[in-house]
Amino acid sequence: MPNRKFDLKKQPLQERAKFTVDVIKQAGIHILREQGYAGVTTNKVAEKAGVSIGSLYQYFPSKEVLVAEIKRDHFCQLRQLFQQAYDDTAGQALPERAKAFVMASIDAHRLDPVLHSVLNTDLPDFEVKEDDDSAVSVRKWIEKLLDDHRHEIRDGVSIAVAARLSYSLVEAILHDAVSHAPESLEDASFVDEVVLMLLAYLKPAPTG
Amino acid sequence: MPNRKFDLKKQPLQERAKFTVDVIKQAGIHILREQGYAGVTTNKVAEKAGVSIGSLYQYFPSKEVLVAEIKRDHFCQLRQLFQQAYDDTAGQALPERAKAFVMASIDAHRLDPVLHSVLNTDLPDFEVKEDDDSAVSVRKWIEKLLDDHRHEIRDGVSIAVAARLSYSLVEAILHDAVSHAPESLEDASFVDEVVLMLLAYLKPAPTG
Amino acid sequence: MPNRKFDLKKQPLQERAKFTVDVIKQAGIHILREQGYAGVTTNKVAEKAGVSIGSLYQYFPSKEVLVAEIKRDHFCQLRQLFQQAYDDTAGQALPERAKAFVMASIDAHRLDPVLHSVLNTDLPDFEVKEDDDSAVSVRKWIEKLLDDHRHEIRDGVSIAVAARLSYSLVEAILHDAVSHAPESLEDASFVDEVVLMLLAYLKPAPTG
Amino acid sequence: MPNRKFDLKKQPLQERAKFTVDVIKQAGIHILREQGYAGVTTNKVAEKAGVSIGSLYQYFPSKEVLVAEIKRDHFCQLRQLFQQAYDDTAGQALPERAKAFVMASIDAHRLDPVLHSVLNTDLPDFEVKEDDDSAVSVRKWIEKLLDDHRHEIRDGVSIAVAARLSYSLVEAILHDAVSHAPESLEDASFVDEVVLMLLAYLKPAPTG
DNA sequence: AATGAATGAGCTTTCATTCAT
DNA sequence: TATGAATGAAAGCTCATTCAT
Repeated sequence: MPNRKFDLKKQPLQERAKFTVDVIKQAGIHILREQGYAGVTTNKVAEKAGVSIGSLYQYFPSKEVLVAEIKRDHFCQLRQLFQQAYDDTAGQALPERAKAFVMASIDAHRLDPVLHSVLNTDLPDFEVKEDDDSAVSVRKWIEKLLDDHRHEIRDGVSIAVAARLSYSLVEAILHDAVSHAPESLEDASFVDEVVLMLLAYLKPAPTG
Repeated sequence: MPNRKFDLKKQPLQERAKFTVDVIKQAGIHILREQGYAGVTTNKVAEKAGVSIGSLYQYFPSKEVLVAEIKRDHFCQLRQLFQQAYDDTAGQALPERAKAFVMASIDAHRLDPVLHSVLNTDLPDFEVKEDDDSAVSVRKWIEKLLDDHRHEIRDGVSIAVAARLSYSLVEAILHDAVSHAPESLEDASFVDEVVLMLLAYLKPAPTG
Repeated sequence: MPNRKFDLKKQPLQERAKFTVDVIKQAGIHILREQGYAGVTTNKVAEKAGVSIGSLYQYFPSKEVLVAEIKRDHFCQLRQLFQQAYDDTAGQALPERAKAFVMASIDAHRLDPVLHSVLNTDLPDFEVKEDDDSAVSVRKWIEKLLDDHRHEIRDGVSIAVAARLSYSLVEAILHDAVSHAPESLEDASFVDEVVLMLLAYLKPAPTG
Repeated sequence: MPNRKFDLKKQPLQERAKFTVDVIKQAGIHILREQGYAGVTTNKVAEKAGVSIGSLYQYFPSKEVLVAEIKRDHFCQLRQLFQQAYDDTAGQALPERAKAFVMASIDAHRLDPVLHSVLNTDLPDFEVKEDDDSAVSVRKWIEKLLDDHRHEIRDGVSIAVAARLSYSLVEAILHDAVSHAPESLEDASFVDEVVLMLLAYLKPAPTG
């Protein structure tokens, strides 16, 4: 992947090296969760990981790359959830598929809510490289789904915009829910409500 | 409460001091806009403002307070917009009032879109003090409006929650629009679409 | 007094000015007591005194001079106590006079124990100008007294050395007492014990 | 207690690190001697030591800890002198043992007189942590000795108090001697005089 | 005389990064 | 390869002092 902005310094070909890379990422995740991005220092990460600072720099050429890798991994998991939701509901109607997506979003937030929120709100902008932003690939699946149902969506809005807005919408609601009423994520009626809202946006009926 | 941790160190008494405070805030805003919160350093702000670092600390006991003051000022302007929207539409129907609010939000984003987004997404949490968080007073006016129309809103959701979500929702959409399609803010149909969405949330009609 | 290292910038001839000088000194003393020498800053002193920082510098050309003035005043009071003890016991025997001096020392410590200890132990050396060191004039009176009784003191020790050692001795004991058993200052038998000790030094009897 | 506030940040593992720690302490001692505690700044110490400021903070988490370490080292040497004096005179009479202690004190002052006096008089109180204050362990040996001879000491004074006062006494005298007549430390009769004084305190004979 | 706004050298401390071993 | 000692730019902040008003 030559067009990635930051490459890993060295592909960990050996078992030992792969393990080290993993241990370092786990330590980074731990500190991100506990202390946010501002709390991450390479020295702390190396210590927590039980490796020398030199080793960390063997595999991650900078702090930014380390965090970017962690973010990429996380969004890769998210993408899989959405991909799964897409595949699992192939052929079904829009409401069912929308529900599957909302539930995938909720699962995503359950994976590691604190990390998710740190990665989404606590990272300086320069952390996000356009083609690195895995949110993109998450949205790809939403676009695919909306495109499958493009005739059920109201006119005058592009699929790309609708996908982006749908994602923002659900993220905003879930972010809010996680912060202020985390138990609602487990509440079945909450899911239905969000789905309703999403559908209302995608194909609003007259409100009168 | 003159000893609040997040108060100014010293009230500017003379004209010259008021000017200095202002110049410092403007410099802070400038750097926030250009380089985000992480880019703000007291030395850079002082230099940009053309005052000594000592003068900065004469009025702002810490970097955090400076940013908090800037945030307070900004949200104070927002609150006025929302208050105006509330007052101007007193007695009208929910759709009209919702539209007034959405337009107020858009105006808010036009005030200083980049600053707005930095203040909303780039600030560490500790920046937000409970009674200092001016987003609260913005929400107060949304709550007031929703409360006026509480019978037109679907059951099972508290006014407070609905207000928070409405705000998050509109913010998320506008944030997205500002980043990816800033011209849409000027598009009349965009406003209508957002209003539709908001109403769909507040009182969804059967989508069947 | 042209040979004083630091002169007051200006003799306070007017009533108002004298009052200001006093208020500043009192504020300085207060802060010395509460926060030690390290806690003294000219700005804090001026604020505590209720005068502007500019006024402080009108009367005290530097922080060092301010503290030196406070120290001089304090040791001036001490000197008066010792002078009084000398005068009051003129013509009496050594033990009585020694007791008078020890009691004067105790009174000195009672004047302002904390300030005394701060002035004696917490001040950087450069604070002490040879001819400014009012401890000198305190010792002068001890020397005078010992000289009156030079025949009752053992041979082989100069009056100057004996005076200095006597003072160090009593100071060391009292300093220790103030820190670790302040109530002993009020105990009559404590006084007698210190006197005993002092006499034992000045004219030791065979201990066999 | 590996997490004590006043511990070193990191134990030096390699030879090079041990050397660095030492060089830093030596530089700190040098500056303490020349400019007193107020003259100590971490930058000056690092520069004098010829290491980077970062290296200093690698081993000493704060300026305070650095000075505390220097003090600990110094008093450790003192303790050894007193311990030696105690052991060397086991079984002898009080006057001999007292003399041994006074001579140990004199040796202590000869080790590094200026540093000794700076560490004893120029340090802010917060520098002294209860169990860190090595003066305590010096006093322990005096207490041990006095306890061996408790029947030869006058009644009505606890061993602990007597030990503290004896130490203060000898310190005060020597401090004075060092400042005003350093050659007296080499004078045999001076030693005898101090011993006499100490014994006079511990068991005063009637002066009548 | 008095005020207080302004100054800036200098302090303590952090942390991403390098490099000799 | 792995280690960890060393680096030093740069950050936040203090405070004695000056000077325009």
